[in-house]
Amino acid sequence: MHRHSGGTVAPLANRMNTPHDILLAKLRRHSDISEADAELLRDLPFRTRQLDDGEDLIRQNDTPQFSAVVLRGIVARYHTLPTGRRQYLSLHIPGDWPDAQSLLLPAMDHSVCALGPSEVALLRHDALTALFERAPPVGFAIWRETLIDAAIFREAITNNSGRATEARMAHFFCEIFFRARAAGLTDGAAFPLPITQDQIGETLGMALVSVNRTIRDLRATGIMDFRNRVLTVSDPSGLSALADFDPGYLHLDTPAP
Amino acid sequence: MHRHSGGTVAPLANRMNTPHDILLAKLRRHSDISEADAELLRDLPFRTRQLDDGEDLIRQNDTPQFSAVVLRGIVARYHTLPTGRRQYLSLHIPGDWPDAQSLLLPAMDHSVCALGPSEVALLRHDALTALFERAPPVGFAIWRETLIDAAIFREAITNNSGRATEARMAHFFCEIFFRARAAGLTDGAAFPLPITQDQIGETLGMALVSVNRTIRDLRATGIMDFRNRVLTVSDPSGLSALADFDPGYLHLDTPAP
DNA sequence: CGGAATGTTGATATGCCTCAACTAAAGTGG
DNA sequence: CCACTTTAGTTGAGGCATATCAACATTCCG
Repeated sequence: MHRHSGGTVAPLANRMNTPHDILLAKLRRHSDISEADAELLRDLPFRTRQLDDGEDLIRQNDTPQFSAVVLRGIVARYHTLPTGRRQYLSLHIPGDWPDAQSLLLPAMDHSVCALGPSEVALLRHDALTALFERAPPVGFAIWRETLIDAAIFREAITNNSGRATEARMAHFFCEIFFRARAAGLTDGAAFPLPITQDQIGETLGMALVSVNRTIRDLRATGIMDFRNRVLTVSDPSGLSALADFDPGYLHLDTPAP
Repeated sequence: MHRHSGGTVAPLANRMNTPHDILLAKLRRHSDISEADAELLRDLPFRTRQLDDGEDLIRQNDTPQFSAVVLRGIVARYHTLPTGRRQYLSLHIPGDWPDAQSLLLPAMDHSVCALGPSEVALLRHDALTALFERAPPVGFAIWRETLIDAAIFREAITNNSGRATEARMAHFFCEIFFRARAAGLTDGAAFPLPITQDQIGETLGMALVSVNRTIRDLRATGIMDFRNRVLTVSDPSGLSALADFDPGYLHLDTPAP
């Protein structure tokens, strides 16, 4: 990922691959974490877990003792409806905490699964709670992270309830593209997104056939494409306009208290 | 509200009308707050604000220095779409914090308005931040409050995207009724809910005419009624069944760490 | 008491879902 | 490695739920 060749940079680059530093980089995009607090965070013990495509990380009603940070791939939160149909609630990319809430809410009200092969780091709740006592700014930063999550949920309500199908799908792709780009995960206009059309339907409240036709329509605009599990946004501002997308709710530019 | 006649209880009953104690009662439904921390919370300075029906408390892009606790009436969060149509995101009853998030996210990504005449208490952010440092459990309790908010948003995604109109509306009424009942705000089967059918449509992503017909259908079941701004749920379990409502996401029974 | 806001019902239009058939790609076993 | 199966994607046809349009009733409020 990095093209540094200087020897002195290598240790830092290695560091960037640890769960702590993936997490820290994310938190520091919106919060001011001192180097002293960062060191405390780096002391957190963790273990990693590999997930196969579709594998559940946590299920509704579980009472986990740890929270996960995404390291690789994508995980999704979802509800299960009585018919067996799923409602996907959110997608999470490396650096995200798909279940930070389980720190304070014992029982899961939804499930979390992998989209494509993924990897997460698991952090014990008791270790996190202890960290918050020693380094309150880290606690506030993670609180802030959960609040941004909530803003994304609010936008999903509006998206699925208030926008016509084309704008709705454009908004979905727009959001994940902007988030991925801000996290440095895009390769130019492309972002690997291992989700099926059926799952997009279960995210946006659309039937599979409508998903297929709406993708076809979006493709025809030349603004974006989604095929072979790769999202390509060749005209981000055009897509934003089509989607009525305003990135404010992502709070990417939140100053740091 | 209380039927106590004993003289010694009177001071406590009076206390229950202060913003602090409305808030404290809410937090203590899910979090363990020591009496010492409660006293610190009671020292928070505040001012109250009366809101007319429909009046905005905060608007999108504002950067408030206060957070509000609802004391009386109902306030709603909403997005404004380019067409001018609103998307209501959540309703908040006395004890709720409709904008706790503004503590950590400077810019509002949505607006908050009153449904019917309402009253809120405004708490300065700097005073709250100082309180969290002196009484971390209060901070965690309010964090937990924002996480329950997020769970309610998730359920709204599922409700508006995955349920047919009758179940969707039943779920909406069911949730607000259970929340109001848990807060001791219902009068038997009745709960005053000053929302118009048009606004219900802007909450559930339905057209006004469909709202009207769906209410008519629900009324015909004998399970519930909504008229003259009063919600009546004569058969809560019947309504839950119709709505596919599982109160778990409200985390009303969350134990206290 | 009059005007505006809200609620109610019927008729019509349409966007999306369902059903169905087929293609393409990916994964599996002989 | 190819035959086979499974999964995912694509397109057409038709029906239905819900949006839209229109008219009127009722309630609220100054």
